[in-house]
Amino acid sequence: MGKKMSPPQVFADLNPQQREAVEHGRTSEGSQGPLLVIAGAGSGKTKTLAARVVRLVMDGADPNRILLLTFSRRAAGEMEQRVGRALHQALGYSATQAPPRFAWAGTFHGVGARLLREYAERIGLARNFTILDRADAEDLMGMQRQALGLAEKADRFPLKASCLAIYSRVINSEARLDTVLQQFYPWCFGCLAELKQLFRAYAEAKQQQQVLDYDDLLLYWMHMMSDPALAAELGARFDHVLIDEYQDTNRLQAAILKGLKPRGENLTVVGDDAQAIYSFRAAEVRNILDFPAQFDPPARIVALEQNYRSTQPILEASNAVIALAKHRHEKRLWSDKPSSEKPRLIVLQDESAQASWVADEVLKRREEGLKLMQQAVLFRTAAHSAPLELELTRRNIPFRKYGGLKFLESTHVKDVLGMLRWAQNPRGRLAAFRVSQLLPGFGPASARRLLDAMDEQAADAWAALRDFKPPPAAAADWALLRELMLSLAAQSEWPADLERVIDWYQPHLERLYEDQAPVRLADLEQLARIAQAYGERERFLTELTLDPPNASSDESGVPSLDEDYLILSTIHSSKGQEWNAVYLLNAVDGCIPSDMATGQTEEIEEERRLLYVAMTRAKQHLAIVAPQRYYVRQQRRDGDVHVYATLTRFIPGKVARLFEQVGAAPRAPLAQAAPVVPTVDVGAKVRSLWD
DNA sequence: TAGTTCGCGATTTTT
DNA sequence: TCGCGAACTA
Repeated sequence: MGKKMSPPQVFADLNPQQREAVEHGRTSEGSQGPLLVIAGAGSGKTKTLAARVVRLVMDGADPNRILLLTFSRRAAGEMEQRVGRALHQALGYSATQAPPRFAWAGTFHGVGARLLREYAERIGLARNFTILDRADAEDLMGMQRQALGLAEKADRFPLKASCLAIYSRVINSEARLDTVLQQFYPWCFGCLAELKQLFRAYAEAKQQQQVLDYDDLLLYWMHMMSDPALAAELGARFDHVLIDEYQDTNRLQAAILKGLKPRGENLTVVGDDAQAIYSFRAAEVRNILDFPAQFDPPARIVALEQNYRSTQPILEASNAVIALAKHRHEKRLWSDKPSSEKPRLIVLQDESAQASWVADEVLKRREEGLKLMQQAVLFRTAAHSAPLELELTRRNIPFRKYGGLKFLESTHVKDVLGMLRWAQNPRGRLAAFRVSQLLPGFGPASARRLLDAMDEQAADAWAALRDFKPPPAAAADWALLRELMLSLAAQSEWPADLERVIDWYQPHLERLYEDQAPVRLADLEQLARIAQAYGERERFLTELTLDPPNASSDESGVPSLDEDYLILSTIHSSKGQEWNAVYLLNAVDGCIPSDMATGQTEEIEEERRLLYVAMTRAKQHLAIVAPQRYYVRQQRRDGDVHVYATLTRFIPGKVARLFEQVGAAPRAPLAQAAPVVPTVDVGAKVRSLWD
């Protein structure tokens, strides 16, 4: 280790508040009290957190005993990089030396999965448990729903997706089922008893099959902390605990934290209540608001209010938007970056005008020397970017989309992963149920028979495969599947396992999808490329579930790393990021706020914060676009195709004055609005043939 | 018991 | 439009 201590760059240009956060607890001997950093958008939060970590390490903390939790995988990666770089410099390492590794940096779910695997035996958990992603969890819920006969009830029972959403909220908010139903799903209240029964069956099924869903990763961890001995042991493993985006944690996560550091010693949480946008995942803003008072003496609070990201006019407009929020922590961000350029509010006729306007602007900025990667287009819902994607493809503008469709959820990818999951965990009925039915002639009844046979072989589930009598029609295909499966189960060779599965799957793919097969095969090849980055099968499966890639072959090609590309992102996925130029699509009522978020003021307030988050991503140029008409996808057959929209309610007149208003075109004349009335009813004529 | 077809209904954001 | 479930057919 180089001993030369160059003056650490990370500490050089901290403002007084940032410095306070970095230095907190330094003077006192031994442990330090809890610290809450309220960090406004763009206030140098990541930098401050990184500097604090560097400071801790330089004062002697062991990087392997620092727990660094962030909300998203993306944020985790960035944090690790920032800290690594800063530490590298601060410790005076040579260019060839790798920065110290932080073994315990990641998301709550990711770290939870690792801890659970490590402590599995001690909490009665199988060490080879597999993790269900949401789609898998829904399927498993669906199976129980079916098995209990809830599917064929006369008065309609909630769909599997709703069941899982309800279940998940109960778990994450540590609330009672009846409370959750009353508050969020009043129309399901009548099914209280059945839901309870269903959730019990679901929980039992998971345990029997040795699978955990996302919520279990937190739930088991929390329960692990309720054992005093284990809690003490775990707490002692980490000298320091730092948590980012604390406003988006839920009660379960707060409980875990409380178990790790009951007195808040060496605990730092960072967040901003104005950016709380995950209440649909049972996030509790109260976690951050009530944090200081949980401890005695209460946590120290440091507020970072200088914004280093945006120009003043952008910040003023953002402040005006959030100032209209119902309850909020008083806080006003300021910036010393003057600019004569106001953010722009662009009203256009429809979404296709919006798409071409944005494409034009993006190209114009690039002409001015702004790389595509320095520009981002944000939207509330993944589908909102569809017309723009079309336009970008047409003009050959490369882009990459974050949020929305996941290629892990496509059937063919799930089939292949199902094979691997089954090999990994023979008790996982879901994978086996899915995979076995790929064989022609092998339906649900045979699949169930197979699963039961495997269950009966308590000692070696695979033994059941050898004796199983498949339906005659499937005999030949069955033999192939059986041999492959037994071989995969007996020994894993990575990534060769995946290649073998794809080879086996290819004929099925061609049979099932015919002309679509090549596209889907390309996805599988992509999967194989991803697989190479992992050392072993188990890691691949776990991390893929926790950190799903967002690349899919139906984007306009996956851009290579050195290539320049435009960022398209949902507002949720844009969190913590910043770009020089930001364009926000569909800033109209019905999109923001989403018309899904009707009624309750709390939901509407969250949509307001969402707009705020979007606006504060911009450094120099911000354009908010509002098409007067937008296309409503997935509607009833005879419904209007378009909906007439008004500018989002979060930008009322007096806020709008902070924008430069462009193309405030008069409302489209009514004549254009009226649906075309058919002059000939061809349908009636055709039908009358049969009168 | 398997495979196919048809009609119906839902519809965001993410670990 | 898409996926699911129920009814139908072989």
